Amino acid sequence: MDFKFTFFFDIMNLLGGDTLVVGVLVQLSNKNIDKIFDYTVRENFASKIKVGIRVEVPFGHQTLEGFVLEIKDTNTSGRKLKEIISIVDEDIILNEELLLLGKKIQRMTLATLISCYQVMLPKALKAKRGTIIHKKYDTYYKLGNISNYKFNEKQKLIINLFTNKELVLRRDILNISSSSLNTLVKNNILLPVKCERYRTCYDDKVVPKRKLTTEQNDVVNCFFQEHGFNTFLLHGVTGSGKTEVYMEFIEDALNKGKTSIVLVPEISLTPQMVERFQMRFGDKIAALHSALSEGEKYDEWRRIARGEASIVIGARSAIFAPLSNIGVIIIDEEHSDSYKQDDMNPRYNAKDVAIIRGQYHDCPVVLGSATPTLESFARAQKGVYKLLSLPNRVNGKKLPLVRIVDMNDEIKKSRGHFSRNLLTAMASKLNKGEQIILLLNRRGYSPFITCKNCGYTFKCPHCDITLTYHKTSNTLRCHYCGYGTKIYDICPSCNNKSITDLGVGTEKIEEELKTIFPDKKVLRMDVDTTSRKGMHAKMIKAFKDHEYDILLGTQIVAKGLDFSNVTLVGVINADTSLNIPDFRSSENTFSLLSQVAGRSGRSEKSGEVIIQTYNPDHYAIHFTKDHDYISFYNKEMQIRRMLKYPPFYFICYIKISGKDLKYIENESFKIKRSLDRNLGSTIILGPSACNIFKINNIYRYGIIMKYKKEENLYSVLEKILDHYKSDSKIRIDIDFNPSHF
DNA sequence: AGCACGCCGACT
DNA sequence: GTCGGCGTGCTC
Repeated sequence: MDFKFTFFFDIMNLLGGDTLVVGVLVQLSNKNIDKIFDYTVRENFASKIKVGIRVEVPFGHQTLEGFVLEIKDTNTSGRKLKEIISIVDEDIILNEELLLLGKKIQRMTLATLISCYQVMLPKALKAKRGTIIHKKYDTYYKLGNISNYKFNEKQKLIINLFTNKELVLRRDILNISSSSLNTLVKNNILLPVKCERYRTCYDDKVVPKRKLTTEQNDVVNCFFQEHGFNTFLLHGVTGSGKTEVYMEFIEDALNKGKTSIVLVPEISLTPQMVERFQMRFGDKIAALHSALSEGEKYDEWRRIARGEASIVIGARSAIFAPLSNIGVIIIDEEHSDSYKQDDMNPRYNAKDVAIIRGQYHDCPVVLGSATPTLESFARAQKGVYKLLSLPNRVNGKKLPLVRIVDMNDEIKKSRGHFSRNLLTAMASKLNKGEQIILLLNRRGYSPFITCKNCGYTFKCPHCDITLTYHKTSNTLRCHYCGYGTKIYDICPSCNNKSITDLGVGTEKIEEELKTIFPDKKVLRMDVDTTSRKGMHAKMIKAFKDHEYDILLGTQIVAKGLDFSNVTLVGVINADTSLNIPDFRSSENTFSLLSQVAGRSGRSEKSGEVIIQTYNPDHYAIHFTKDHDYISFYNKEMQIRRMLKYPPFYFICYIKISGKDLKYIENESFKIKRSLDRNLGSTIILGPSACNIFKINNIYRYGIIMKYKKEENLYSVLEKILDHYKSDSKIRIDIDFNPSHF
């Protein structure tokens, strides 16, 4: 009978009757199958079929999930089609805008189309092998009739969690056993509520908005003179009140019944900013927090899609928030390289996506920073972006006084890592009960072990990079693959017993501080101490509450934190980021120093900054002294022009990798020759072994291309990708405008 | 990504 | 004669 059944539909199919046919893109990121496959639809599904929904389809020997991208009423392919198995969820996942956006990102990045759609969605919607996620409805509980009931102690505890009558709480928050829960439910003390997510209970008190300064007002007025899509660059020094200006833009959007997106570099590092938004806009906010589980992110995503949140704040991927009717898109700290996804396909930049969405919604896009990228500032100079400036701090506060200490002289006179200047300043601030932030700049630089006699350094046998010394476990570790080894005290190269640790880690500085200021409390903050969830926020709060006197950390301390009692910022080694082999190292150094300097003197007390360096005359360090972005910009632009770097040239990086060294080497040269033949005006560098040549036994070569205008570029690169798409021995990744190599 | 098909080497 | 190695090619 089964046979009869299928036979009937085959006839229908061949007759080309009014069977519905859909084009499906399956959730499998592979260049070979990154195209639309057609399927027929059973009559009883037909009414539910919409473009953008998820369906389950037979594919080869497996069952896959995919997105409906096309609907047609006849089978024009001339081949027999398979039938859709089921409809995964009835709601549209990819709306018209997101469908269009995915295609544009595909064209920009040359990644697979399916990966472009997957990157826009919460991971919960990405099909895992063979498993299909069902929607999970949590049960929440609401307070019922509590009069005339005698509670025991445990029950009282639970009842007390319900601070108001409307509050609904999820079971895991109640933290009770199922039997005691059942008792309460049976007696109608707690009423189960089936809802997809509980609403966070914010304080009802509305925070009065701060009065804008004249400068802020000018910027706001200038912004409101323009209508429709525009890209603005808000260049505002640290402490100039950019957030307040953002909130004006958002409020205007809200008043017009429109929605907003705010992007921050890393949401867990900006709890203060999220708090301020929540206080002003309450539960209109959806914070796509990195602390949320995948399930919770999915809940928030659906809440946004249903139109229940009108302001979305989050990191890079929040740019894809399924909002409709967007009124403004804000990208805070636009210089941050976190907006570029560079570890995975599609290698997109959230700033580009913001501009595409801004055009679609005909709304403004605002890029804000104290130290804009050269690319953005150059565009503002050319008038492509509209420049808005906040050159002064709010309430007439001065930017901190910056002193630069030449460590070339100092190192002979002082022991340890602190100059006399910095030590004196620290002692004076600590005596007054003020707090200090110390930045240990160790970008691309970690504590490592070396032989004093022959200079031997320990490298990872799999990755060819210097192993990092971990004092706590007394081991050497590879930061790329995780390889670890016990520490030796005899040099394997010269057999001498002269192994020492070089390079400074926060741990070492912390020890030094303990001997210099034994009665002061030091809070160490780096990747090791903040990796545990929620640790970072706790540490910030503890420092804010003055449980510590000195905050010592890496890059992490430079991020937009606002501590009113901090009056001194010390940079222990400004140079390390200058020495990394990257054409943006000056820009990154200037930006980092400016950002961290901006942490000082943010309230009544005036601030001070001391920067220790071996290159006091380097312009990236020199210009931080007067907070002189423009001079830095002009100087750096000269260099970029000379060396043909962005913003004068675009860069495209091709990474070629594989296990067979000889093979990828040969193919790399073939690719280079093919590029040379087909691209006239492009400068092609390489192929050369990547900085980290070998990771996990996979060898990597890189080709760098610099171009101004190259019409054929995309088609030539597509041909190369196409040529190798079925070659499992080689992997080719293309990164347009890479943030680093 | 899976999985079948297919064409060559060492074994019950 | 057969089991099984993994290169190649296809999936509506």
